[in-house]
Amino acid sequence: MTTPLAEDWISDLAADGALPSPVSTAERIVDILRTWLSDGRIAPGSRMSEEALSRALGVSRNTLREAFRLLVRERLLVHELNRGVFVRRLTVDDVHSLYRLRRILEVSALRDGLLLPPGVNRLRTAVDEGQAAAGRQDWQAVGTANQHFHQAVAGLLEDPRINELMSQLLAELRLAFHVMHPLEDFHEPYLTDNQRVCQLVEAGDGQGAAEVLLAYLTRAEHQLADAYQALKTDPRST
Amino acid sequence: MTTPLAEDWISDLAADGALPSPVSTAERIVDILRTWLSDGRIAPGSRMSEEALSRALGVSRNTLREAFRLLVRERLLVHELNRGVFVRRLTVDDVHSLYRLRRILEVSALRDGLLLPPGVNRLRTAVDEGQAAAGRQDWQAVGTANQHFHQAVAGLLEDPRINELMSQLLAELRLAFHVMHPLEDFHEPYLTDNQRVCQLVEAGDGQGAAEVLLAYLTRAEHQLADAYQALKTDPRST
DNA sequence: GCATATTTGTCCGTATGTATA
DNA sequence: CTATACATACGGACAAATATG
Repeated sequence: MTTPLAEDWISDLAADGALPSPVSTAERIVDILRTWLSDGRIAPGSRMSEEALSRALGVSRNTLREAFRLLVRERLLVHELNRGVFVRRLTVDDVHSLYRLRRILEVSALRDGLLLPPGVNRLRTAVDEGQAAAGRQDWQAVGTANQHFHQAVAGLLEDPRINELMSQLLAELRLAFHVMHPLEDFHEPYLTDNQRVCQLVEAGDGQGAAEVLLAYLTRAEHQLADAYQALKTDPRST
Repeated sequence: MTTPLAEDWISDLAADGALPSPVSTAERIVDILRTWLSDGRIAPGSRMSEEALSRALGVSRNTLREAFRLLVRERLLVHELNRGVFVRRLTVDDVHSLYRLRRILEVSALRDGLLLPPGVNRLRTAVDEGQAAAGRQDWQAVGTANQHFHQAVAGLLEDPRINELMSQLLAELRLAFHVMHPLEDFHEPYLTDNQRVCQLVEAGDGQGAAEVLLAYLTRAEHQLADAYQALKTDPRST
């Protein structure tokens, strides 16, 4: 508080919604790596070399290893003793498991969550975001909006723990999506389902919305699992 | 496969259910610390001094820090930048959040899980374990059996991810239970509820079991949250 | 199957910054 | 305000395991 301008950048940061909250180097590395994984910039199965990455990121091996441990518990990386860490490679069973948990969480949210302004607005925003992206034929953005939609569904429970669980779950699923980016229009058919679910929620019909979503998720699960299964019998899968 | 006895110790280990799988030092430290926390040997809010613990455990500070990172993501420890790591102290909101997730998972398991031999047997075993412990007036063991019961309920979904989520959730809840060990007979009234749920499951009535369990969990949530709240207004809570 | 190079696992020492008595 | 204790982060070392030719 020595400079008179201190207040200014404090409020600037506060306006961003994020408090100053300096973070550890390991946490910063986690953010970077999580983004890379989220964007599909590192393929599942890739080796995360300590030497190469620590040099590329400009941190010590020790610090990088701490970041690895955090991401291992987030299930984005796997650790093989004396072999190092690798980008997690989802099995078909993993895909089914992730969808099972999604169904449980999202259906519960629609049945038991508060179908009122704070949460319902987030739903509507995500639906509009998806339709706008579809209008621009931006399928990448359609996919992102779709994730926002499902995050918003879980968000109806207004529970930070469940929000985090949901976003972790979606991050894991992205490990499967990127493997199959040949089908970029994968999310497109779900736009109308999202719209329908949102309308039912706005009408206060959580039970009806839950039924639509349940059928929707089951369909998506099989579509993804089948395509994913097909990749495994594909010569390219090392 | 050089020795003719190879098959023997492979099957011996397989009989144990655990493959050889040597683990890293950090993972071993995690196991130790998790046990200590599970047993309530370190009170929530305690400082986990790097210097003291690394010396006590006979590992380097680097290795200990890796173990800390793993436990932070398991939500058993919290990391405060430049202040170190501390045993997580649950808030009353945390307790509500944990019970909300329990209700979602356990109720879903009873409604959608397979009410058949592999899973149902685990349920019955846990119920019997609890009643035997109550017969010996061993309330500690009653509590343990109760956790096994709920783990078995979630286990009806036969999903490893959900099993892990459930056991992590119960580990977190223990952080609250130990704070209130004045009420050692806390779990006792639930023995009959567990029995009732188990009977309904054995009769194939998942819906009925879910309803009993829902009421049960809601009651337990309020009882724990109230007692926990009371502790915060207590002078002892630092 | 073997010898070699590479990489991980783990430890130590230390300089710097931050919090607190 | 100072002093002390502690966490942060780095770099180097070496054994052990693994990958490579």
